[in-house]
Amino acid sequence: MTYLKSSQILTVGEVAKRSGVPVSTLHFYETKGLIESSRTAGNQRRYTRSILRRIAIIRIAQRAGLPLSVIKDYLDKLPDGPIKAKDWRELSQEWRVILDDRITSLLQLRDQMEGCIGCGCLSLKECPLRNPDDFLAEEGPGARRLINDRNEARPGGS
Amino acid sequence: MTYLKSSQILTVGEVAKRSGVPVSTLHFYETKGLIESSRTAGNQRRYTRSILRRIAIIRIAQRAGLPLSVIKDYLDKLPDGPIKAKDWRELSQEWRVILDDRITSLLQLRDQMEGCIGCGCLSLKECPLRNPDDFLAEEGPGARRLINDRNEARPGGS
DNA sequence: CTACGACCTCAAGTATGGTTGAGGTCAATA
DNA sequence: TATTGACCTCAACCATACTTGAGGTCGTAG
Repeated sequence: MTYLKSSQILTVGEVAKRSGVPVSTLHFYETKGLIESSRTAGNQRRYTRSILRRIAIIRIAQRAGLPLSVIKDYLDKLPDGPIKAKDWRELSQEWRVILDDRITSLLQLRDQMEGCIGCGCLSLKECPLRNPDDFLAEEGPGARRLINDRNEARPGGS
Repeated sequence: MTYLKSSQILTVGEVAKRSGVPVSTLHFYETKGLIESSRTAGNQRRYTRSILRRIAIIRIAQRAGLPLSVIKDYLDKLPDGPIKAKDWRELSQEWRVILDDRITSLLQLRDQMEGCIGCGCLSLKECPLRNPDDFLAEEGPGARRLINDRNEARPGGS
């Protein structure tokens, strides 16, 4: 049994150690439907090595700013079983677009702050930092914007 | 009174409209010590126009990824009263560094994903996406890393 | 076969950043 | 002066992403 366990079948503790993700988080991901496990007769979780890649991919997506709910949606579209290289390539291409958007908006913020060192952020109407999207009227009730790009593109999270 | 109110002294509703931040959020910021208000005899909040800049600066910091607690710490270091152009210049320089870090790590992630399209994220030991900082051993218990850069540098939230 | 570490579930707690609602007061206008 | 929208406080709630703890079981080494 030992040879089996150490080479192909992983306990939750082993997955935690190898992935760097705490056991509690693995439990949590399972309740959220991000990962699955088979169970022993005694109800303990058992994983194949492919779980490690899945977890790595989840963490990468989090770094890119995707909330778990969105990550789940992407993973749910994939065929069952281990994630294949091809699937990962496609995922990473889609996520790159999101990541690019995030980077772009941060670069824009940086440029605006740069420019704002001159303006001192004095001008309500002219400062691009105060009027990020140009079309946002100063009046107008519903004119709030999301800062939290977690929605669909981020999660403050990261 | 009306001329006063419309030009120099702002009610919370007016601040909300002009800043684009909901009244509930202004209350919330006040409980967190990020903004202050004077009160009328009837206990209603009144602001001077300088509150608008302060709020703008808070929102910019949030875009840059700073959690409110950190933003508060920065603002607390400033002298009382309206934020001056000079203070804002100094703040923005400090925040730019943080912003640059965030951008850098996202660019790095993007590059790694790029490279990983080739590797298919197959290699546990070689893939930089799976070993983000090079020195993280695969074993080793405490080797978890923060994904959430909200701490001190971000907050996903964002 | 017993001990002990690893595992199990489920509920509750933490932190961030707000929003919502109840119950009641203010203030400007008609 | 009466009305009515704007404001007030305080408690509770929402979502995200986990962690912690209680109470109890599994499984493997000795």
